This record gives sequence, structure tokens and C-alpha cells, in this order.
Amino acid sequence: MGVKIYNSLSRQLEEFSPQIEGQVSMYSCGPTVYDYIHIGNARTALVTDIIRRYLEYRGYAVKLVQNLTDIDDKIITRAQTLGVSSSQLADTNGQAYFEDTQRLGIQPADVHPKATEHIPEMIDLIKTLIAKNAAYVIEGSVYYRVNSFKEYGKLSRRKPEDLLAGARVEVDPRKEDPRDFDMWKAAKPGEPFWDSPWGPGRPGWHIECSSMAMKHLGETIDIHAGGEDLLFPHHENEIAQSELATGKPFARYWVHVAFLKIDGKRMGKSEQNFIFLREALDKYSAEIIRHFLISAHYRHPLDYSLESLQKSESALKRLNNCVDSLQKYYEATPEIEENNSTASVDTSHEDSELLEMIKTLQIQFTDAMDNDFNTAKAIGTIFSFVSHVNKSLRSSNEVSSYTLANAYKVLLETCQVLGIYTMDEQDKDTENTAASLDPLVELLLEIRQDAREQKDWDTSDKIRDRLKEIDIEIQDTREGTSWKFVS
RNA sequence: GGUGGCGUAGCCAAGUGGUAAGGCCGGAGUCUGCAAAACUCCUAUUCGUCGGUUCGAUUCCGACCGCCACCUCCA
Repeated sequence: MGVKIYNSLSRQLEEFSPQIEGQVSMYSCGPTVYDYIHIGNARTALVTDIIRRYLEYRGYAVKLVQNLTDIDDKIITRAQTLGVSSSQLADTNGQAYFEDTQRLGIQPADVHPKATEHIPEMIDLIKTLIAKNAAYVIEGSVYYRVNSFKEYGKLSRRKPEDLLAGARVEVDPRKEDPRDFDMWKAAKPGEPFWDSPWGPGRPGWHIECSSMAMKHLGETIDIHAGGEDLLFPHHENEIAQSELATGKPFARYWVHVAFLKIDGKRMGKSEQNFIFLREALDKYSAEIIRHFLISAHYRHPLDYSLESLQKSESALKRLNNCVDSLQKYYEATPEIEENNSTASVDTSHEDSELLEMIKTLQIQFTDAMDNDFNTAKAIGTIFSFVSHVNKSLRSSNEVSSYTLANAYKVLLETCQVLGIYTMDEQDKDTENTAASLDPLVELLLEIRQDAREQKDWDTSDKIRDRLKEIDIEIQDTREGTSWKFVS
């Protein structure tokens, strides 16, 4: 059994098989950089990131390309309002995009092409389409002749008559057909422009993805991902342009990510109901936000709320406690890295039970993710495993360190595919601080312990309370008292 | 108007033609001088409503109700 992907083109779950065995070409529609991205945008970026991580986990070599739309009407308008140039605005927000996504733990794509750096490629593609009689020029703008592509509508399942009937858009009377769309827009006075055979202008939105995807990944790509709002017209138009030009399928698997909602409504920039990703990241860790964003399957809408984020925070705490308590066994068992087999050691009864659970986690996690990247189910398998580990840990004298170290290793691997357990820089800082404070706190704990032995509860509680005030929480356990930072 | 989707416990959310994963909250315990933290256990005879197909449906079909999205820039 292998990976299965729901293909929006066929509207079916399909067995995934890339063109070249073991290699995957993937294109993801990136942001238009006229502002910071919001959490809804982040959902799509994150799903793309996780699909890539999982395919790599499954042994594929993935080449991911994600574009940056750095010229379009919104950028021009916003730049004018702010009194900066379009390219300055795009640069600033492009930078911000990388900052924000990296804070969320999203790994950069292999290539992040920008529209403005691919003007010649787009012009070439437009020329090809004109030569094939699939495009026409009107007053310096070039339009795609939808009628020339007989399969137009195959992705969105829209019939021409439906499109005409439902057209709410003001139709440009110069167009041959209301459905025709621009590939090259003649520049109006004061607008940024590039020279072209049809005069100064700028590329239309859809043409950039066609050109850049084909340039960096070839004429047929394996996976094309994006938000569900892009299905029509954006992706439909990409198909029309690319396939008419090459005569080949443009993308083999189309993946569309459902919306993030807020108060039951779609989060969108035009709706003015969005929350910037960076704002969310100031309040919650990347792991919490990731956990929340993948707590539902990517094809189902997900409602954003503070409450949901808090649920993710609590859930993640449980996971972290478990991983943390396993970590010491792992660190004490360096040979675990060399031995991949979980079955090659002599095992007690308790061991074999946990070993069985480790195998179950691997199988169930893979099953869940194989099934159209079902992250919600995958998280479920991880938490089931956490319960089993906790039970084993309770009777830890029965289970060997080796097996517990193995549990740690496998648990961490699965968590890292989802990116819900990552030691980030901040944690490392905290750890350093903790190391330097340790002798001091230990001294206080020693004094407290003396007080406790003399049943001097006032002193011992005072130490506990005052430490708590400076975010140091102490825990009395059978093995003694430990401490940690809390926020 | 056209097209697509959704409706599962207090909340979030998987899932299957054969009798409901997981998380949060809540309750009960273990531990503790008391706490806190942590851990354990418990918590839907029921899957929007009404019909139909079936030995059997939450899962398939139909109708209805409610919600959402796309058809215009939007991830």
C-alpha cells in the first residue's frame, strides 16, 4: 500500500505514483506579497510543507517550487497608498513572508520564483499561445481565447453556459468571449511596466504559475497544490494555458486546501476578518499553531478560535511531557541509532508489549498519512501511543531502557513529520538559562527540603510560592523535587 | 440561478455497510504535609430530520431543514 491522494481533477482518491519513480515534482501557489500573510494563508503553506515532509519520510525525493506573486493590481494599489514603489512593497512583504513561515517551522521550498524575474518566460509562453491562435491582442493587452481549449472547465466542472449565466463580473466589451482572461495587461500611466512585443505592460496572474512551474519542474508536474479558492479561475486557467501550449497534462494530482474560518465565515483579506500569522505566533508557539491547523483534515474547513488554540496547547503539553520523560532513556542509549530493528533485542513481557505498540504506531501513522495525508487521524495515533508509553513508564522497572529509547526515537520521528515537536531556538535559550540557574535553585530546594523535614511548612511554602512568582515551578515527586520554567 | 461541500458527545475532530479513533473540558482516583504538576480510570446504544434499499446504515439512495464556499481579487 502506498500514498493515496484525493485529486480534485478526478474528484477521487487516487493511488499516488510520480512520473519518475522515487521523485516528486510539486508546485504550490504562494502568496501575493502586498501584506503579511494571515493564518488562513498559513494553513495552505503548512499543508504543503507537511505533504512534502511526509513524502520525504516515505522515501521520495521531493522538489518543491512555490512562487511569489510580486506584481499585480493589489500590490500597485497598496504601494500607491503607502507612497512606496511596487517593488519595494513586494520586497518587504516577501521578506516578511519568509520570516513568518520559518517561524511556523515551514521549510523553504527548493525554488521560490518571483513573477517579475520570469517576464521573458511568460512572454515566450504568450507568444506560443498567440501562434497557436489561442490568444489575441487588444490595445496592448493579450487575452486567452477560452474557446480554443475544448477541455476548458474540466477542473472546476463548469460548463460554458453556466459561466456565462452566472457572470457577476463586469464584462470587458472588447473581449471576444466574457470568459477570456488576460495574460498580459497593458500598463496604464504611472503603473510599473515591462516591455513586450505588445507594448509596455505586466503579466496577468495565471500566466506566471504556468511559466514558472514549467520552467522549474517541467511541462508536467506531479502535484499542484493551492487553496480551494484558486480552483477557479486560477487553476483552470493555468491548465488552459499550459496544456494548450504543450499538448501535455499540466499537473497530475491537484490538491486543494479548504478554508480556515473565523466565526463560521471564511477568513479572507477582503473580508477584513483575518489574523496575521505573526500576531498568532507572538501569542502561541509554532507547534501549537501547527497542531491546531492540522487538527482537521486539510479538505475540511476549520474554524479559528482562541479556544481551539488553547485546546491545542493543552494537548501538546501532554505530548511534550511524554516525549520529555522518554528522552533520558534515549540519551542513555547511544547505540539505538545504529540498530534500526526494534525486534532484535531480548525482551521481557513488558518490553514486547511496548515494542508491539511502537510497531502499531508506525503502521497506523503511516496508514493515516497515506490516506490523503489525514493529519487528524495521524495525531490520534500519536496520542494513543502516548497513553501506552505513560502506562509503561508507570511500571518502568519492567521495561528496558533500550525499548523506551526506541519509543522515543519513533515517537519523535512521527512528530517531526508533522512538526508538532521541535526544539527551537527559544527552547535552547531557556535550557541555557536553566543550566546556569540550576545550582542556585538547587540550593533553595535544599533549604526547603530541610524546612519540610522539620515540618516548617511556612518556610517551605514560601519558597515554593516565591519561586512560582518568578515563573519557576517545583514538583515534589517520589524521587525528590525538580523544577522547571513555566510561562 | 449554476456548482461543490458540511451537519458525529459540553466543545474540537477522525471514521466505517456489521454496530462510534484521538484531543479539550468535566468527574473519580494515584502521588503529596497541603498544593501544584504528572499519570490512571470514567464520560455518545448514538452519528441534523423524515423516508427508502439491506439480514443489518451513522456509513448507500431520496426528500427536507440548517450552515459554508466557489461562480469577481483572495490560500
